[in-house]
Parts: sequence; C-alpha cells; structure tokens
Amino acid sequence: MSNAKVLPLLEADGQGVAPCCPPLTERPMTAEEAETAARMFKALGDPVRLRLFSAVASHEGGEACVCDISDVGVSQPTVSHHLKKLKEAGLLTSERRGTWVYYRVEPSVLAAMGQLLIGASAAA
Amino acid sequence: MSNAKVLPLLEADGQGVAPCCPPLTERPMTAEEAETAARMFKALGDPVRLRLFSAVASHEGGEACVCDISDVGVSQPTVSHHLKKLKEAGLLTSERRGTWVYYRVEPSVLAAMGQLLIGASAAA
DNA sequence: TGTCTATGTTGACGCCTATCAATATAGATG
DNA sequence: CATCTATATTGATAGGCGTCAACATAGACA
Repeated sequence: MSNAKVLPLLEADGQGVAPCCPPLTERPMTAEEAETAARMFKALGDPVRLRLFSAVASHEGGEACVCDISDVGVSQPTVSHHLKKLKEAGLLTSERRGTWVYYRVEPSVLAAMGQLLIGASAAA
Repeated sequence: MSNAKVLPLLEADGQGVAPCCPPLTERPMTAEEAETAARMFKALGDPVRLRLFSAVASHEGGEACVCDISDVGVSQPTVSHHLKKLKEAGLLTSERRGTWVYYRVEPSVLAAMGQLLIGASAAA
C-alpha cells in the first residue's frame, strides 16, 4: 500500500492522470496551482535529489534499487530522506522486493512537468 | 548592463544558447550538472516566485512591468526579493524604462528546462 | 531464534530563506 | 530643487531544510 496516494501534480482521471495546471505561459497561475506545481519544482531543486531522481529515471526499466543509486556523496540516512521527499512530491514511487527497495519514476509526471514549461508536447 | 551575465542553465554559444545538461532520463547527472540545473528548479520551487514567473511569461510580449504582476499577496520588498532571485537563477532579465522596470522571460530557458525533463522537444 | 544486510526513522545542529518594516535610490514632474 | 511614484536594499526574525550519528525495522538465511 506504499503508493496508493495520488500524485500532487496530477489528478486521478479514470485509469490515467491529467495535468494539474496549464502551461506557465498560458495565463498567470493561481495561488493553488502555484502551490501544487512549486512542490514538484522544489523537490528537484536540491542537487542531491536531482541526481537521485536522474539516476532512477535513467536506470534501465525506469526503476532502481536504492543500492544502485546511493553513491551521491552523502550518508545513507540522507539518501533515504531525499528519496522520501521525492516520493512525497509525487515524483517517485517505491516498492519493496525482498531485501531491497526499488524506486520508480512515473513517466507521466515528467510529461506533465514538461508541458508546464513548454506547452504542447509528448503525453504519457 | 543589467543582464550581461550568461544564464546558468545555458552556455554561451555564438549568438544563441545551448542546454547545459542532457535529459534527466539519458544518464545519471553529474554533481556539477545537478548543481546547475537544481538552481533553476529551486528558483521555481517557491509558490510566490512561480506565480511571478508565470505572470511574466504569460504577459503579452513575454514581458511585464513589476506593477503589473505584484499582486501576489506579499509585500513589495518581498516581490522585489523574489524577482531578484529569478533573475539570479537566469530565468528572468530586467530592464528599466523610465519609472518602471520590466521583467522578461528568456524563451530558450523554458525550452532547455523542458528538454531536461522530456528529452527531445521544441528548441528556442 | 539469532544474525546479517538493506533501508527507514529520530533527534539534534547549523545554515538558508521567506517575510516584513524601514529606508534608500531612481526617474518623472512640477 | 522639492516632491511624488516605482522599485530596490537593509536589517531583523522566524521557520524550513540538509546533514549526520544513533537507533529502529524488515527480510533473508542459517
């Protein structure tokens, strides 16, 4: 039941997800939209988290065990802390398989963020 | 001489600009790449800054006077502070025209950030 | 059950930052 | 020059956050 919650940037939409906000350039964001979207940008606003996220996103299958990505120059508790933040921001999901925990990036989240910045582009 | 400096995410490339980093999903980012890119995400990671940025980006001509966008629920010094941060992050440039100061968004920055998230997409 | 490995949690510490009031600066205009 | 408006800077304060050591938890395996 680790990942039952809905991603902050996205809203449940049947079986898929839909972006929360219009592109940045379309109209001024409302306070609520900004609150939601900023949470995600904030999550990527730390160099260590960005490296962890990139490590997961670029790993084969779009998922990686913590042990595969934890070589980022900080202590193990700090890695765990950052992965938790990325999870809370809706950027990663996790699943335990035996001894290891695997983190996975939701492709639609990347697409939604991209649309936020650019406008029309690839959908998940 | 307000905007002589080069944008952090981009590198000077003749008269244009080129992205600093490969897409997040291509390979794990290096520490340096992450440091650079995180600075920009961090700048957008505050709700007030995100609203200010969106207000400028969505304004006609891609630029706006401070007086046009400062209705975001915080004091005038705070608005000024956030605009400065966005400028330091390379997301906005500013120019004084008479009594007013106009902020402008660099389109290539949006494209670069989008590429970082999605991969191939629109170039400036 | 005991032990080992992998990962998460807690508590503490120091730094960063968002915010505001007060003040300063720049340009326009009288 | 005096004054008004628009924007920036300064200084102070409170809360957030990144980091680590110490400890806790969860599976695997003997």
